[in-house]
Amino acid sequence: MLDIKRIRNNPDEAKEKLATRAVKPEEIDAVLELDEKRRELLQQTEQLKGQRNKVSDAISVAKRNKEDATAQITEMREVGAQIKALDVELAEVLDTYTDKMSRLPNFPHDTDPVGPDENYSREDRKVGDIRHFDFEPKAHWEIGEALGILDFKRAAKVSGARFVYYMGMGAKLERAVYNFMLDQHELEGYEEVIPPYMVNSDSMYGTGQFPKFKEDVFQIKDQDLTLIPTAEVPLTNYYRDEVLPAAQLPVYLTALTPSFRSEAGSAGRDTRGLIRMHQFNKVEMVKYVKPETSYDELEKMTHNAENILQQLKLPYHVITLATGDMSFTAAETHDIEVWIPHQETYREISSCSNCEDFQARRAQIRYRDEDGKVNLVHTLNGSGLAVGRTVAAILENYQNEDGSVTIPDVLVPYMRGVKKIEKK
RNA sequence: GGAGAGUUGGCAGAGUGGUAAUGCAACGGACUCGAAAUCCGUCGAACCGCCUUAUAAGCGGCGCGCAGGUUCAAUUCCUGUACUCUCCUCCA
Repeated sequence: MLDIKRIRNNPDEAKEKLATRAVKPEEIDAVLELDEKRRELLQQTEQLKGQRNKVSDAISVAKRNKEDATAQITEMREVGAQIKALDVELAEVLDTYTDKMSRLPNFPHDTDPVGPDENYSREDRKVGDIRHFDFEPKAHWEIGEALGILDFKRAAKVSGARFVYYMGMGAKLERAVYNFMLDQHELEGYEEVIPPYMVNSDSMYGTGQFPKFKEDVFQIKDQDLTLIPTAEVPLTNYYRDEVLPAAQLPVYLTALTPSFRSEAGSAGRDTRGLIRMHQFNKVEMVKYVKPETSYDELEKMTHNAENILQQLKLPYHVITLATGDMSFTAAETHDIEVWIPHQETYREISSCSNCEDFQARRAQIRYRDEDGKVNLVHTLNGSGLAVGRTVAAILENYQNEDGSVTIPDVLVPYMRGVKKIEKK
């Protein structure tokens, strides 16, 4: 949620910034108009409530003195009716106002590249050497199925498209990857968490998935529970509606969880393999920080994600997303894309975002600074990393001509010494 | 799934139609070389509106889990609902 005072005091700035995120200026005008109406009604009803409070006191005194208060009571009956009518009107205005406000995306940071889509994103750095193959590299699903470690067919029978069974060494590899990631993040100061995998609507609202992105998630029938689309939701809502002592900041949390996504609207894209699933494992990093440090913290978090790829010796590049390509809550996002040989392209494996106070305002996550003043924290989240896509990248980048896959050195201890996955 | 109890400030905890007790903590001051103890004083944190260039102050609203209702007036009465706890039942 944006700060209405900032929009009110500087509507042109708001229109300009949000125009880069496909928000029409009329939408800002509509919000401002509703805000105006809201405050107008608020003043009217508050004035009447003040009057009612005063006269109610007088009635109370009169009753105590056994005097007649019929006149005032009659008068207040009328005032009460007016208040009720105004409050109904106010509630209606407030409803549309809040709904419109909660659908406006975050302001982009001034340094973000401006543009409507991914073609305008900025490549910040390229890291690692792309391997030259003496043979035609296979797609990871071919490799995985041939080795008997990925079973999409039976997953389709049991669950449907976009699900997978990891079998044997495949399951072991997945587990090695996320255990390695969690251990790394622990060394970097993150506290490991196992959160709930289902959350209520207040939480989904707090991190910005609701109300706008309801169709992207799986919900439990007849209950206010949603399967988390990312661990960002339970991790960031952990301190929802709380005021943290300044000394507690920054807070670093990390968690391995499955992520559940309906992938509505992505029919036909990445239909094969591990890239786009309804359920996938992801190690997530979340930070709660003081506003003045949040961009430094974003750089650190991005490096924490990069470190995993560097240790796995997987080539990648880091891009800063264009304003039009960023997710709803982000002010700045660094995507890390890993090299996928079969597709001869980089694919997203991590997304690290600074949401500034956008989520904190929705979720009311604040801290008490040294002067005793209460401020909104800044929240950050980033994948460190998407586990399934990491496995896909390992299978493809580490494949051998005979169909076997070499295990990256840092994972060998996590594989209990196994250095290569070969056909049984 | 069944029965019962509860939800009030940072914490503890009264209040059962008419200004939300009290204690602890916190903050300011006195005492002190300094601190502790003691004494005096302040204090419903946050939120919203008005005022203000802005902040503070000031004024007002709001505020007793949440949402409705009754009433001149609701922490208090009524309805619904969420959550917590206890017992029973079930269960990894």
